[in-house]
Amino acid sequence: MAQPAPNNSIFDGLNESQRRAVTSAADTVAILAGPGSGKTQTLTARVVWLIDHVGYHPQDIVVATFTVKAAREMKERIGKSLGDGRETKIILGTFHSIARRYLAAYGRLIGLNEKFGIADDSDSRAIIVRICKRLQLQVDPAHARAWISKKKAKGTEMPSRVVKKEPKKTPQLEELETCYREYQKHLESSNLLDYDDLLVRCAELLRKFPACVSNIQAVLVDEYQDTNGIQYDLMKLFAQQHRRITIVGDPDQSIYGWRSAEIGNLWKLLREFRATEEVSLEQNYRSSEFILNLSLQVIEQDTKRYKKSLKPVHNKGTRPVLRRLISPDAEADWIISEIRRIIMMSGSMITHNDVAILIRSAYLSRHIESSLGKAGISYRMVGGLKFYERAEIKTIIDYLRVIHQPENNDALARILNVPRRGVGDITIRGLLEEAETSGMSVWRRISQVDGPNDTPIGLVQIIEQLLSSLDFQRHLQTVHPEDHEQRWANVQEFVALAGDFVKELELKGDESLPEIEGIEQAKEVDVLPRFLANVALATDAQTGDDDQDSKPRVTISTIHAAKGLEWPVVFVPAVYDGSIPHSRSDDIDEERRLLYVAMTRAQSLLYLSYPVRPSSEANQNNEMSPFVSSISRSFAEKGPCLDRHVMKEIAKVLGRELPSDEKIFGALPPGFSTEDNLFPVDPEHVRGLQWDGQGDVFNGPRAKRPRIHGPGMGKAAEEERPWQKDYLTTMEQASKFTISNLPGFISASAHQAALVAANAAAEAKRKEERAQKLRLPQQKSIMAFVKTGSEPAPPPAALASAGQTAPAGNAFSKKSSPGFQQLVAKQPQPVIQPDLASHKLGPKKMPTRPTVGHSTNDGSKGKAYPCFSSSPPRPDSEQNGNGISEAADDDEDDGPPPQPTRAAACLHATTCTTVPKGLGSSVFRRPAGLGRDSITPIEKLKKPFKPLTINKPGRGGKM
DNA sequence: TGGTACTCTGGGCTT
DNA sequence: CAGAGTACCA
Repeated sequence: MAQPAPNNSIFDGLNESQRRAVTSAADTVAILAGPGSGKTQTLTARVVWLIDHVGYHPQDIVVATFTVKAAREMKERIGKSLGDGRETKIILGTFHSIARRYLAAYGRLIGLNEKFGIADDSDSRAIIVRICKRLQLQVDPAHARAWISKKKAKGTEMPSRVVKKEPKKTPQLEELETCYREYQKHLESSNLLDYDDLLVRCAELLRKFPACVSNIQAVLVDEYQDTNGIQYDLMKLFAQQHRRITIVGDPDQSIYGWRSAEIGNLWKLLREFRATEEVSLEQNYRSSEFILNLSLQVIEQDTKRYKKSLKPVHNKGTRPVLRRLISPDAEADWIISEIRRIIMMSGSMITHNDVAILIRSAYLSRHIESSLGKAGISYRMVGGLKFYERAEIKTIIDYLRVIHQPENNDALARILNVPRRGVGDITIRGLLEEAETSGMSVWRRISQVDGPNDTPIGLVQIIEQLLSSLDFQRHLQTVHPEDHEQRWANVQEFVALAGDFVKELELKGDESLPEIEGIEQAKEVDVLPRFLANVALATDAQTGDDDQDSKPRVTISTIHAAKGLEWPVVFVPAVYDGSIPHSRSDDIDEERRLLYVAMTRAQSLLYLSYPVRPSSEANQNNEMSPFVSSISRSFAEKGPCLDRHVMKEIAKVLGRELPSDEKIFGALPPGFSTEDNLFPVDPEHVRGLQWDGQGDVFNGPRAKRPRIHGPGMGKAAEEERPWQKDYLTTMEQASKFTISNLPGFISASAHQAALVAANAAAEAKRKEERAQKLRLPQQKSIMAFVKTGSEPAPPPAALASAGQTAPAGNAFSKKSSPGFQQLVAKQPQPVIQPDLASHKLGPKKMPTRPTVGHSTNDGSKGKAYPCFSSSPPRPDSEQNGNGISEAADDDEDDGPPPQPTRAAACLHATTCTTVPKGLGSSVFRRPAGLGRDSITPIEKLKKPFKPLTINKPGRGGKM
């Protein structure tokens, strides 16, 4: 990483072993790359070499990475080297996203419904919890989930182990298997694949239909030590035509064993591919010698480890620190004081951007965040709560998922009562149970709504329509009175994100798989499913790259999310037994590697620390992590002296210029402590002193700690100022999407679904209102409604045709969910079971309020329940001479379409080359601070998102 | 009494 | 932020 990037020649700046790895003519190449050895650069160069020198077509190369971030970075780098945009043809992404692409294109070959959705973690968990409850299984759902995932991740090509283990059938095992079966059944009926399924099914596909990958010349895998069994299978399957594989990895950095990563995959590869050329990259370009040596001392405690060394190219540097503090709060305060000292003593050669605080568990950030906040230091949080996991965003996503897949009971269940509709958990659970036992989707039970006609619509419009029909802003205001502005801003950011996604889709075009003769590909036309897939697969770990124009920020990150990154200054707090190694960990070696990874992120200054007590008033003690206790004497017990000599060495490692002494010392405020002496080195000895958990004990009770203002932070950044949000979380960092393709509109059917869903929501709301106002006895709950179907004053017309197949010509007959499902599936399925058809759910009384989404259209002809039908899938072209249908036909160039509708013709790729009207700035309400005009969408995505200012009127938008 | 809404607490890393 | 437990409503 520290090496200069090659511009002209890919060989520039490569050392000998790197060059050997890049240009190896062996079919299989295993590159063992220690931390900071330039592995990404090497892999990138090899890809370029394969294309430019060997002559493979970009579209015949698969590059699989482990994280979205790595994929993005790799693509960028390859793009820079190739310089002509060919990198977009490379099949490059995470294993999961590549698998998804293949399944979307060829899934039907193995009987997969192409409209499959992706079950994320919470989905899986919820499903399994319900199964366990329903079947009264004794197993712990979390355990069951892990067990199932492991089973899937194992892969199929391990006959030796698999065969051996089976025979023992404990009752517990049986329960697990039952759970597994039920779980798969549920996923299938919801047309969902979980993360593991993506890999498993893709492997199945490639095994049965090798032709899909017959074009593949070479397969390259990054972070190979993190691959699990199924990914190993997948790698081989991708390469089955020519068996050319390049892997890069470092067994010492394998930290995903809990996710079934198998270090053994390396030996497996070497065994299976005898002619593999092995190349070790041992030169470390990142860290000072001291840091490397101590890191090695940690990792070498693992006796089973494959021995390899790290050769420093940099100077010795300063001794890493192992600091003991009295409490977590003191630890946080000490970190801050040390950050200040470093910045001041470097004359701002080092800024906040150069500092990372790497934590074992996300919740450890609490103390640190609040201390940073109090000190007025801005920071970004990586790997914490993700954007898509925020409640308000999740809700919208769940709505979108229901729109895409009405049969997704889980998503539906989560939104049924959000915004509040007076439907409680019990009811929802009841519905789910019923659905599960009867195998029928909840949607069918509760939905029969008036949907307007088939009006195509863009992704953004769908979301906006949802927002307005749900009155989402008000919902936020009532449910989260304190921070609804922030949440609403998040929602708007989400809208902007969706818009950017659509735009990028148009701009970048094609990430589709290369055509292969003889096999037909399903083209992904709809935006919505891909948007959702992106959301599900995006982890959005944010890199430490400094955003130029925003102010310098300290990075707080989990160690896992920090892999592959580096910082001049690294703090690793909470290095105590129970945190590292984590108390719940079952693999102590992996915990050690985790610490090793954390330590090797540091270039110049490395600080470990731990609080000797879990909190200020606790009386039990934390024990120092066993990983460092035996070598604790190799650490310094407090921060190094940062004199000119030391700083110069640091400057050399970082390749920076150190300001003059005059400058540095001139900027020091009076009373500034140039040493790390504000906190006692042995905190337990001052226990008798009055310790308030905050201040400085070392210089006597209540001694005033000299406060320093960070340079460049203006003058008095005093600690008394009201705390205000001055940090970024990963999520706020707009995600960068990996997959893009094709036209900017979702299909008519999806749109249809949108409206239906929105209407369902509105309907449910009305129900609630009615329930509250009328308090009809039968309607205590939605349950009564659903179960009995009794409803006040059902319009006869509605009842009459409910569940009946309407004549095709009557597009405006009523819709019931079976018909709706057919529409969504776009293929005739015999979904209407006779008993269901006769099962009449009471239509709702139509309120006076206009139907969602068709205020501008009169197609409903004033009928209260205009579109209640179970008509078969409608052909793409409308058949009835209704005004709206015309619009749906071919008027792409017409004047502004009636908002918010959009012509169905937009489905055609050719019509989507222009930015759709309606996606213009008027639609985007970007939160303040997010760059607007001058930046390209992609760049924009990289900009941190700044929250709205508090005073901004919360109701700027629509209601 | 059945059902919904509210308060509290406790956390493992992530595709 | 979810799950459990409690308070409040018909």
